[in-house]
Amino acid sequence: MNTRFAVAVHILAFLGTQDGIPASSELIAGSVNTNASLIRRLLSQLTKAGLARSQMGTGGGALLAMDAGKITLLDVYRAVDEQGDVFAIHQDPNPKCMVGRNIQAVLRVRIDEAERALQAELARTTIADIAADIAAKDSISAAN
Amino acid sequence: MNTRFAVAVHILAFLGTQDGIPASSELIAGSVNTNASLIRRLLSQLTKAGLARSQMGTGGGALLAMDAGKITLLDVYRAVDEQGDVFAIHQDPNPKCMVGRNIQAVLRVRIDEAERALQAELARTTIADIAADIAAKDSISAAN
DNA sequence: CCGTTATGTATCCACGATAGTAACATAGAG
DNA sequence: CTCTATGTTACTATCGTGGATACATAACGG
Repeated sequence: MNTRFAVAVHILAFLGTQDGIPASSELIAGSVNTNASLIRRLLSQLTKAGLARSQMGTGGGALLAMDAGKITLLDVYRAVDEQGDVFAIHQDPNPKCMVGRNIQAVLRVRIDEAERALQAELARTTIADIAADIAAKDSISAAN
Repeated sequence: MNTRFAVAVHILAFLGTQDGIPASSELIAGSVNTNASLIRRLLSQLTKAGLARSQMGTGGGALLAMDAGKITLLDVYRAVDEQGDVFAIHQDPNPKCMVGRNIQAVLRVRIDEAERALQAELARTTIADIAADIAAKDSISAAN
C-alpha cells in the first residue's frame, strides 16, 4: 500500500504540463509536497523504464521520454512497483496436508488472473488522459 | 503485500475439505504452518463477514457458514483486507499547482476502475473451485 | 576554467504495519 | 467440575515506506 505509483503518475502528469521545459526535482517536489530526493529516486526508476529522461546542469531537469499518450498507467506501475504483486502468498504451508502442499500453486494461478485484470485496466489509461482529466477538472472548479 | 488474504483462502479451503467436521485453530494452524492465534484472528474476521462459524467447547472448531460454492474470493478479500485498496494516493499535494490540486480526484477514478476489475476477477472464483483445483493437482502429483 | 545548478545515489532515521507469541476470560461438552 | 477450544488483548521483532541529509558527478554560463 505504498504511494509510489500515485506519486510517479503525479510526476509524469506534471512533466506532461511542462511543454518540454525541464522540471527540476525541487519544482516537482513542490507540487507533490514531498522531498526532492524522493522525487529523484522515483525519476531514476522512471528513467530506467524509459518513461522519463533528464538533463543535468543549469536549466536542467526531468522530461517525458516519449509522448504522454504513449505512456500507460501500466507502464508506470511496472516501473515503480518492483515485484508487481498485489497479493502475497504465505510461505511454508504444511506439505503433509493436501491443502498445504497445493495451496500455493493453486492460489498463484488465481492471483495472477486477478493481477492481469488489474493490469489490463491500468493499460487503458495514459498520462495524456490523466493530464486531460486534470485540466478539465481544473477548469470546472475555476468556473465556480 | 500482506498474506492475510492467502491464509484466509487456505483456511476456508481447508474447512471445505473437512466434510462438516469442525476444525480447531490448532489443526488449521498446522496446515498453514503458523500460529493458532493468528488463525483465530482471521477466523474472527471471516465469521463477522458470515463466511465461517465456530463451535466452542470440546470437539468444537470452525466450519464454513455456507456452501463452498457460494463463497467467492472477493468475499474473502473484503472480509480480511479492511481498507481494500491496492493503491494508496499521496496526501497533501500542493493546491497552488494545477496538477497538485486535481491529481487526487483524477487518480481516484482510475484507481477505482482498476480495483473494480481486480474484484470482478476475484468474484469469478469460489472456495469450491479452489478446493477442486487442490484435489486435482494433488491427484496428479500422487500419480507421479 | 571556475562556480553554479541539478542529478543520481547512498546512508540514516522515525513511523507504522505485519505477523509471531503468550496470556486469559468465556463458553460448551462430557 | 474439568477439559477443550474460542475470542480477544497485549507485547514484540522485523520490515517497508517515506522523510532527511550528504556528496560525487555532470552540464551550463560567465
